[in-house]
Amino acid sequence: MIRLLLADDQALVRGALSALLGLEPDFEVVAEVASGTDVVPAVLEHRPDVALLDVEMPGLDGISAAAEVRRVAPATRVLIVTTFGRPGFLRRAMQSGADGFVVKDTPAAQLADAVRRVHQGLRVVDPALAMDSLTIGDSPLTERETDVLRAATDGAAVAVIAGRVHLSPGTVRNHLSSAIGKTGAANRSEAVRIATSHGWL
Amino acid sequence: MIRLLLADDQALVRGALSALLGLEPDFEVVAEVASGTDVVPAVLEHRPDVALLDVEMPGLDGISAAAEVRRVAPATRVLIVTTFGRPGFLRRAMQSGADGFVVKDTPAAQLADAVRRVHQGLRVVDPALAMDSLTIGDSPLTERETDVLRAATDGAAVAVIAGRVHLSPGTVRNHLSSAIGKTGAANRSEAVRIATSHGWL
DNA sequence: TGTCGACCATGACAGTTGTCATCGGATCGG
DNA sequence: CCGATCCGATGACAACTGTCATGGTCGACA
Repeated sequence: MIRLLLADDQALVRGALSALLGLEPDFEVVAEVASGTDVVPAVLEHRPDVALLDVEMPGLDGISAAAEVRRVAPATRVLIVTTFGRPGFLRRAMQSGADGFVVKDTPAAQLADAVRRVHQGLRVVDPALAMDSLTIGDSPLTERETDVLRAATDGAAVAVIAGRVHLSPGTVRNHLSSAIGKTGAANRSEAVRIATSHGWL
Repeated sequence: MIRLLLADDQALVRGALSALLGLEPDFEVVAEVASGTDVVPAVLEHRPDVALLDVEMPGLDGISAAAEVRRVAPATRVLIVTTFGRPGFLRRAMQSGADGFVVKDTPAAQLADAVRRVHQGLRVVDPALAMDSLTIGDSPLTERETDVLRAATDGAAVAVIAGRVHLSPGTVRNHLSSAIGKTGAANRSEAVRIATSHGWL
């Protein structure tokens, strides 16, 4: 019997996944949580064999939660299940100690297989996504450039961003200019778009 | 027996919902499709009692698909199931002839009830979302302002937008300025953000 | 018929943004 | 120790953006 924990902020999806996996005779869903911060307590209480974590969650995101699970309960395997197949997500997930990475585009029939493989100690990764991760590579942005670009995601003006990251407006413009250059964008918002789609933010 | 059609571009979610609803003794999932353009043919072939449509789909979006279903198969009830509870989505969905509107945050246990109510001819709407829809109101943007703002979502420069909508750069700037004023934004990207979150694009 | 609003366009203006050169300090590896 | 890199900052310049005034066309409506 493989004991499962599900973490997804959308209750409907969480319940539906529970129903789907509950159909398998060798699976048992022992816990369901809606936020990243609830993952570790639930893991400690129920000691699941495999934790299925969504990346997009309030509080702690799935990747950070994976690292925490790895730390407090090494016996629990972690399978990341996410909407967006961003190369940077895959990279960070694997570095955080996740055992598998599945996008929500994959056929439902393959999820159970992925869970079983992860449970057996194998790594599960979408081959196409792994290729993307290799071709796109790691983020070229420095730490501060990333900070500034993240503070610019909502289209705020330079002065506002400067206040958020506690920097001079001129410095902010320099970092933005550098980020625009590195992403190959023509524009601040385009740079944000590119960096986000690569999972660099 | 209530015959169901499921439309969602994410295979995993689609399959999971199918499993969830398949647990109900009075439900039968007769068709699953992954794109909006596949909805009408599937409805004509399988004649479901209720169609569950996601809004975010490639090809035709769920709301437009709802209108098509209404046209070609009035006996089929339409329940919109979406990730984002944008007030504008709800408004447009109801105007397109949808019978219900459910966000993916709602508990899984309530979905079956929603389906049954819609099947009985009742309307199903999240009360909180209905309130938002009333307080936020309809889009204040004119048709052309909407076009221009939609062409500006990716952060393109005025010249590029002008090319896309076949207008003079000056005119584009005027429409943008007007849209910025109406949305109460300080900024083009903020205007895009606000309009999107309200479902005006 | 006159009025109104949406639409397209131009020109002018101030403010913002992106780029570049340049400086100083900190840190790290060879 | 030296070079490389990141960090923060400033000033200057060109380009872009947001706003406003103005003017014209068109269709809806009283």
